[in-house]
Amino acid sequence: MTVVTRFPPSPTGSLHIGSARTALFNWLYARHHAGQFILRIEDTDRKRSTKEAVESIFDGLTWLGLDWDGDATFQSQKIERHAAVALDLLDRGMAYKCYCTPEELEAMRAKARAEGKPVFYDRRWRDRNPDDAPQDIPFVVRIKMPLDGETTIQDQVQGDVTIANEQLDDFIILRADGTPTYMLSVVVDDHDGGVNHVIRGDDHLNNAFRQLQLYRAAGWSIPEYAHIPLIHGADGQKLSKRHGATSVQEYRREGFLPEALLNYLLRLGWSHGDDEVISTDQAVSWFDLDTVGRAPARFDLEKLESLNAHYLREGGSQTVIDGVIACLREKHGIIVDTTGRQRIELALPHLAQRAKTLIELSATAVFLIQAPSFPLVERKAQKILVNGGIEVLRNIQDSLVEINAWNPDTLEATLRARAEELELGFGKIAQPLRAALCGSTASPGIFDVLVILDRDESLARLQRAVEQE
RNA sequence: GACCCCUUCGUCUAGUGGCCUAGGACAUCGCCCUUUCACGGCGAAAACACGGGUUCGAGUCCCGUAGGGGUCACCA
Repeated sequence: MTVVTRFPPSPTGSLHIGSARTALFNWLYARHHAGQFILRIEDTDRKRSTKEAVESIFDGLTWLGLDWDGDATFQSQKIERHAAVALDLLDRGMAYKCYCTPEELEAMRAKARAEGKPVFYDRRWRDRNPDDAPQDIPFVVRIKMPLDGETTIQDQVQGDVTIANEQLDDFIILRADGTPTYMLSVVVDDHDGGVNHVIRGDDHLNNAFRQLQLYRAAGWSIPEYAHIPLIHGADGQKLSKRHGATSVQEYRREGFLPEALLNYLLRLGWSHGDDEVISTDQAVSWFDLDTVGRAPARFDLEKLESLNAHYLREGGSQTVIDGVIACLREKHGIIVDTTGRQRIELALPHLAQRAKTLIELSATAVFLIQAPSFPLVERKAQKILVNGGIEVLRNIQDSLVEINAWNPDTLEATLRARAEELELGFGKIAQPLRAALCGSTASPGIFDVLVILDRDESLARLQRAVEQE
């Protein structure tokens, strides 16, 4: 049997980080078993669904590299099929018409709540004679749930979970306006789509019992279930806006790499021994449901950052360079030319050790493109120059100008020799030089900077630093 | 409130009855490296929620308590 998993987001906002993890687990499971991963947009809530949200979901998944098989489907296009299933259930006596008004239902719920009983519909129309039915009043269709006994779900993550059937109410499958409800639509779509593994957040665990009965009523085979724990914010509460970024796009904008986000999300609730850095390929071959934990995990930005820093260092690819260039343009208004790009390529291995995100990385790359202007804006750096730094620079300028073999070794030999002649600690030379070339007190190693900037640019910057009053 | 789920360092986790004096990672602290900031290396501090069982032996199994979470729509 081919494994078929699905990711069914409702397009009411941009791709949520928690949804992304659900998508990842489904994707991984399908890929691991050489199965299919399908994407279904659950847009039956017309009022809240937007086109932008659909785009955001496609965009987010694509960015993460979570590719789906076939075209995405839209639930709203299947409502006739869903309604037909409901009517069929009605014909076969598995469901019935209910004429209660919303007000009646609310009163019912209030009463149940007050009595400490399960809050639900009291089935008053379940066995009522159809002849009693009021004419010309809209009805909803409710499914008949078993009245006694119990139902157990064999969940791949949660284990066997059993519930008393009296906890299950005759929920609505077809609204008064003839449209299907979510509970019906998912089941029909999953069945029609051949979905045989349902991996989703454990906020759906309770729904599984209801859906299971629907499968039975329809006479369809029941999928394997795996309810994975939710991600919580740092305070242990459900992850929401007030915890900062919640959409994958926001993480992208803040300079995170997709592989870092994927790796982080994967480790939230899933483990493979002591492994921490796991590539997507490894994840595909290792992933399985039995190593998914059952406790909710808190989102820890610092760990994500550390993973991101790792991928920034290891990656060193063209994508990272493109990312830096894009950041430079967006955040600093800097357009990078060919020379600039070359410098960034040369500097990347050095810069990457000093950044946790693309944003930070690009901030440290600014000096490569934009020469510092004097006096320096960074106060500490300017202080170094003013407090004797310029004198030191004047003293080493000639030695630098004389160097033709502009490479790290020669540069180092020359500058260290000069430091000794001047009886200065090497830092006394390096820091003013750094301030002059980078406009900052922190940068890659000074010889690397000299080489990356190249001879002409380095000497020009040095000259300008020396000339200032 | 009812029902369901969960509980190992601050956080993510390893652990499937003896290999646990409880391991790793992030964060924290210290030392080393050093031209700055980093990276890196070494080291430290830091956890089995509590109470009962079962067992020769429990972080691992069972029960209870406490705490946390989720669900209770003509939303998905």
